[in-house]
Amino acid sequence: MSDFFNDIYDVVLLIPSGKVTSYGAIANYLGTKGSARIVGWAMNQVPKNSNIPAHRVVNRNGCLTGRHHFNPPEKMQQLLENEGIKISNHCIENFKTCFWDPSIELNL
DNA sequence: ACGTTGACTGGTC
DNA sequence: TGACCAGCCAACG
Repeated sequence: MSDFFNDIYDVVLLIPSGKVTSYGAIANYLGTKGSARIVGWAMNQVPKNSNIPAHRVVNRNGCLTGRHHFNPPEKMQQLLENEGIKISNHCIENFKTCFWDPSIELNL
């Protein structure tokens, strides 16, 4: 487990309920802008027993691209809707509204 | 050690 | 508007 993953998990855990962020935002917060793919890998490698809200992490379009990695996949959208986030066609409607940028919110 | 893939992003065509 | 390329890092065969 690289420190990178640890940092990613830490940031994801800091995402407040009802908010979402993007892979690029996390990567940017960690200082590795081009490493957005690593964030996706981290989500894929996230332990099931962990309380990491991976459902709050979406791509830059606000689409639930990683929903297929959930169990069941529809659970991701369900969780987001449960937090007050509007989902349409597996994409966040008010993505810009509920977007949570760690590099800004954490005032880094 | 090397090549491929992956829940990405930004830019160009 | 949709498709493709390059960049980035880590894991896997």
